[in-house]
Amino acid sequence: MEVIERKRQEREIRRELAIDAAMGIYEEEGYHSITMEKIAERSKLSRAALYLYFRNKEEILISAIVAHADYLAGSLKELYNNRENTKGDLLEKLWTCFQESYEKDPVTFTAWEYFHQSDVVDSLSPELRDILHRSASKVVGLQLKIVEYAVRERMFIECDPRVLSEVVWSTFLGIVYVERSKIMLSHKSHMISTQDIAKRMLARGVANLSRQREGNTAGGMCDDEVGAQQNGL
Amino acid sequence: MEVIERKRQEREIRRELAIDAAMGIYEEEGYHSITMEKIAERSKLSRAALYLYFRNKEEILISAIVAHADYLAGSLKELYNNRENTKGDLLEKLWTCFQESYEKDPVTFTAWEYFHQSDVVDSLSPELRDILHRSASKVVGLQLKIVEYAVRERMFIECDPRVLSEVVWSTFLGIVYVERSKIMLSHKSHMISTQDIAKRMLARGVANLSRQREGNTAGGMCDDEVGAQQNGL
Amino acid sequence: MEVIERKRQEREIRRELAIDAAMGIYEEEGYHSITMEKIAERSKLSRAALYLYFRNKEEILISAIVAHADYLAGSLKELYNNRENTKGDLLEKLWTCFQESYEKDPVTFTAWEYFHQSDVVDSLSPELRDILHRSASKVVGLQLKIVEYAVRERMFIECDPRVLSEVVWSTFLGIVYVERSKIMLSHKSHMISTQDIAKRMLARGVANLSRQREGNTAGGMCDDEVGAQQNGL
Amino acid sequence: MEVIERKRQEREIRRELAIDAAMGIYEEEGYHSITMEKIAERSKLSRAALYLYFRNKEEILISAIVAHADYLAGSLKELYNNRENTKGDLLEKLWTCFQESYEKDPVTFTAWEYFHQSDVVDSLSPELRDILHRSASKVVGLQLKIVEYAVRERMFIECDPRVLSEVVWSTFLGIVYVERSKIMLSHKSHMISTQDIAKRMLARGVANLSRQREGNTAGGMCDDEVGAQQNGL
DNA sequence: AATGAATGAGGTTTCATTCAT
DNA sequence: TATGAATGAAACCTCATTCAT
Repeated sequence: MEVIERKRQEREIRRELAIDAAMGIYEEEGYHSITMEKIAERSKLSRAALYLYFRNKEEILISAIVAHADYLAGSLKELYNNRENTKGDLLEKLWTCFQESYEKDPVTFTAWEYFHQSDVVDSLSPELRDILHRSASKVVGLQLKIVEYAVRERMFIECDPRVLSEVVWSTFLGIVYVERSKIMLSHKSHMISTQDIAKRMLARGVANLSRQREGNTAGGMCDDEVGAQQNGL
Repeated sequence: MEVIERKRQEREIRRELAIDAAMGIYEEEGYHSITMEKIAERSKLSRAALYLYFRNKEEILISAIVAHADYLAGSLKELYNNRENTKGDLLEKLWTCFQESYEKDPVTFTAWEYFHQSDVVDSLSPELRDILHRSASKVVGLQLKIVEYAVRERMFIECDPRVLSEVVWSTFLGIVYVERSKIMLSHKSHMISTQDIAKRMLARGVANLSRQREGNTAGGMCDDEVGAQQNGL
Repeated sequence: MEVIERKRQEREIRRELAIDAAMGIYEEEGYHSITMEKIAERSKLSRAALYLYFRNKEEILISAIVAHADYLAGSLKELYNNRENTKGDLLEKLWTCFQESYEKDPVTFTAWEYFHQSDVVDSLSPELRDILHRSASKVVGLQLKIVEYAVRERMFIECDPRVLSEVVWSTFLGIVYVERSKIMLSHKSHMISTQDIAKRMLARGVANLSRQREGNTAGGMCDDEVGAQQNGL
Repeated sequence: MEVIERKRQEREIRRELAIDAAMGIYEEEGYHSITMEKIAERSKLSRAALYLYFRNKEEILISAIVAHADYLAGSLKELYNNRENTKGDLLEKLWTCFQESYEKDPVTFTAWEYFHQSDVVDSLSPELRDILHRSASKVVGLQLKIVEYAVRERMFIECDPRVLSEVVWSTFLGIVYVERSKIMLSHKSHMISTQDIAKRMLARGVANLSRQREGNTAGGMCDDEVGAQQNGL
């Protein structure tokens, strides 16, 4: 019995070895330089052995990405569970989830972003695509629930939560994207300040001031405007 | 004399034939499915003929992207030149430039985005990389000048224009990106509404309210405007 | 343990298979007809398999050539080590080394000659070029040491050994070259007799007669000998 | 009438333009870098125009080579016609013919050598091959006649003139060959001294000493001379 | 379980030559 | 006569994946 368990663990360790290798190559040489040969070399496994742990080259990458997405999903879940305790700073908290997920493993985060955009998704087996799909849905779903809550509780302005959560997420991804492409083109970068400004923009745009006026001074928006907008959306 | 001119035009036409073919493939099958063979087949040119018009496979793609970027740069330039006449709706106008550039040729726009993120940039010849670099710089530079103007004129909040313009651009790209990845994962999409919300968020975040309060109707959202937008959505 | 050794041997065998195939094609169809496809076909390996044993097409050819050069170097080394025992017939012995190296594998010998003359050398990777360079230097260096010895011992006339050894080597190569071009032009050939005469010419040219006249009968040509030879031809 | 003649001359000029271009490329970039495109560019003719003056790419090269061979043949012819006047220094004169032919246009000389050795000859049309053959035969034939004369007149040792003339020619070619391969391998070269030594070797080897001893001081090497040379080198 | 060996399919690029104008 | 344009044929190389041991 224990033997089986130990074997399973070893297997899991070797899977991660391969995944880490793949991400390392992604970081250093870019997506299309990831070859089974290099993964094998870097993970000190043989090329053939990789096929014992993964059906495909893609499965390796998907595994990394799904793990990363699950981590973010975990944070979001926790945030959602504690939603009652986070008074008005829900956007701040949400953004922090994103940022932490990025900072925990920037390489995999950008790989994730790249992967979704890339045509590799097309060539995925239905099964793998489903895995990817489900993992993405989990993240998106949790974001949505959080935003829905914030809208319902009138922390955020009144508008379609689906769209609103997408805007927040898009903004974060956009910043990470621009950051990365600046690196690609060898610019210097200053992401942190960009993120701060972006968050501030969003905070001012998202905050439901009328409620805040009922005691909370956060947010950037003067009265008239906000009132008008509440109706508008 | 006329003969030469006609030849030059024919040449240009065939270049565009190839570029269109490449973008068509990009749209239908994704970036890494673009092969010279397919471009040739689709553009009804021979594989070898493509090398008469382009030195490289990459040059085809770069050509498409640079042309697209130049189009956007043109719009931005025009906006900047008319900056005096656009009272308070500079963000609106800026965003419209982006949106039009996207809508003019969504495929090339996403190709552009993809290309910058992708590691293909790394494998570019110095010359091509320089072309790409310059074209990107032009766009970014114009954005910056516009935002600088808006900050100077106190239309936008007082903060580093470099960062601010990046936030706006990132937000737009983020939305296009999310849009695209939704398509990839076979969701249905509703980008227009997402864009509108995003724009509104930004408007509220970016607008210099203190100035607006002074009686100026410029800035993102005064009442009238809001009314108009309510119908829009 | 034995398994590894066996594998290594098999690998070596397959390398030679490829090399032989390449040389066979060189013989029958000429240098620029050597293609990976043909090598693969002839050696019953797959085209891709060739890249398991050689990094390049050129590496295959270089391997053949270097091996051949090393063989000649071996003979020269041996001759040099036994230099004390070879009284006066050092030129004879030297020439024999050349001739044996040629006869052992005429095809590779001419390939060697061709390769050095050809511009292919220019397009070689620095690494391969270095290998070639070193192997050529070994042969030239040994020739030089032998000739130096002969000059020092006054077997050969007193002159710059560097130049002298080059003359001998050039003469041999020239004969092989002419031989080959006769074949190319479909003449019949009679190299052996050409070689004999050439050797005799050299012997008379190289021999230090003043020393011979002092009573030493070694060396190529004293007068009597010349008389005998006149009949021989 | 004159028009036709002028046209013919223009044609001839353009042929030489192309030939020179081809040889220039050969010199600077090596044989296999010669492409029709480059020849066209260098000769300021259009690629298609080349086919008006030459049937083939090979014909261009052959033309250069044949012209060069004809020049050598001319020298040899002259030498043969004046054979009576050149007392004992026939070898010297012969060698000078070779050397002049080399020095007149080293590039074409080595191209010639290369060409004969190369497999390109195989792929020649029968007609072109015949042209090449005939031009080579002319040179070889004249060499032979000269050597035959020298042997008959007992200037050279008594041996098969066919072989003897081949030895001389081979030696010269060998030296040029070694010279060239040294350049290829980026050594420094000192061909002139090599040639001198080689010529001297041959002189001593070829000279009919028995005759010389009979009072004739012509020829390469009498004893005194040998003594002198020992110091000189 | 693990791996060295093998390969088929596919991609980019080059170039001599032809053809319509 | 002269040429810009077009192309078929071929060459080299890479890589994900399978298989025998």
